[in-house]
Amino acid sequence: MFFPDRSGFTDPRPETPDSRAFRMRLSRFFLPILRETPKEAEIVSHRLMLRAGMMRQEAAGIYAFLPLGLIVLRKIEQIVREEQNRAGAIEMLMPTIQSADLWRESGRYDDYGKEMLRIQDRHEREMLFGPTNEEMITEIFRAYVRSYKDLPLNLYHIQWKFRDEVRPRFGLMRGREFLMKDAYSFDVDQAGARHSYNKMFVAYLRTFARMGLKAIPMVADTGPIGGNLSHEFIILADTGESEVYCHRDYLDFPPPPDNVDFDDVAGLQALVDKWTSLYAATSEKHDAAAYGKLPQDKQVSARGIEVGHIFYFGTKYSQPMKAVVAGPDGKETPVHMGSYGIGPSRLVAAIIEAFHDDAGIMWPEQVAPFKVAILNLKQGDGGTDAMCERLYDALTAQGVGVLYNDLDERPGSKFASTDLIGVPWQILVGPKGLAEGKVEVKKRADGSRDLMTPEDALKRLS
RNA sequence: CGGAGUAUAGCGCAGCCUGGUAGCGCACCUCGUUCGGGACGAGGGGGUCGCAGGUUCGAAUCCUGCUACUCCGACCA
Repeated sequence: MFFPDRSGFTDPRPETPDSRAFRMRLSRFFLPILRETPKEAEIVSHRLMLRAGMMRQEAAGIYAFLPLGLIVLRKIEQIVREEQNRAGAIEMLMPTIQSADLWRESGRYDDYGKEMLRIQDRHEREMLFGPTNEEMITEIFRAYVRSYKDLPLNLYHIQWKFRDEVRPRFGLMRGREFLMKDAYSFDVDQAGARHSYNKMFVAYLRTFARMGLKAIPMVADTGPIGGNLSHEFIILADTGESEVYCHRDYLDFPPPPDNVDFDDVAGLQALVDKWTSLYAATSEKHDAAAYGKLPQDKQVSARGIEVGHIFYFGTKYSQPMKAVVAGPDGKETPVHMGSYGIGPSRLVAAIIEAFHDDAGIMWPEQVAPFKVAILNLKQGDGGTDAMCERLYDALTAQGVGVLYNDLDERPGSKFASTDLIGVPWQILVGPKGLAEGKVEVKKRADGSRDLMTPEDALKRLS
């Protein structure tokens, strides 16, 4: 067996210029905006995703991602990927369909219940659409890894999962098919596993912070995954699904810096200790007495959305599935494992829940499908057309993602649909402004607008 | 899985009670007038009325069965 030296392994794939400077003319895009709200959509993210032409429901809890939705999904995925890589996890890709036999080894084939979608192939072999991959990754691990020298190891993939929820609802927030990043760590002992757990803990703090979210780790139930060390990462949003309680200071904790040393065992532990030192709990785990002891002005009671979940579960799978390594003493012991999930598809909805107003979505720049939208307020006018084209090319050259609304529509409709899809910056190009040699730059987040020269606009949006 | 409800044009809905050749608004197409916060006029296209059976001279409408979807609850990385 040959394993490359992974020391100093950092992100091998920075964001490509392509994805940053992705540009599109609306007249050539596929963006089916709905003017009216589909009646089945109850929560705001579901409504806005349908209206903004991001997705379409194909069956209960199953959605097609339309082009705009896919761009956002990919951006989220890429942030997740970069931070997993930074923390030393290694990407792979496992299939969606798994064999039932694998799940019989761990005993979960019977335990998982009706949430698992069971299917038969043409030979009547029992298969299933994977709701998670502990068994499969354990099978892969045990097939190749024999020695403690090959540890620690953390493998992850970003793949579609299916859980046959009794009652799918809330659009992507609680769908049956969903995209999940799941990482699996392997260590020779509990201390090593704890460090692997801490790496993911810190990577998660960075991941959500990069998306503009305040994510707070909360002690969690381990559910059917099992184990005894587990945190949920909850983001705060007024329309969140569950009640959460926490110490206000969490909201001001800075995220771990770019250069955090993931191999510094004590340093990471200190970071994790800091982020778990204060009170934080979901309603299921809420301890009213402990919460009540916080100073009044430090008590935060809010709505939250779970966007990540990490577990340490020891030898729960390695034991029955015989994933063992030889230690320095030559004795074989089952490896200590953990698993770490983030739902990119759920995050699309969660981010909308956190960032929207009555007019539509307000994407944080890091995950916005485009950074800038150019609105030609008088399509067909020589002056505005030429200025829009110039800005379109210049922004692209600057590496800025841009959507050019070149439709022959009235200004009002362009304002409304651009606000709806939530592009962070809008450049309004109309005859009025051009008469003074100016364009207007509007910030979606606060609605502020500034009249400025095209040169200043390009500078502002670089 | 318990309870409630819905299904008629791409979206939102009316028509059903009281059976008689399927309608409205938005969207779409054409023409004209408009054009800095979802314009106006005229003309036009588009629907096996969820599916199957039954009653009837005749069913979107009445009856039976099925399916899909939504909401409340229980459940839930």
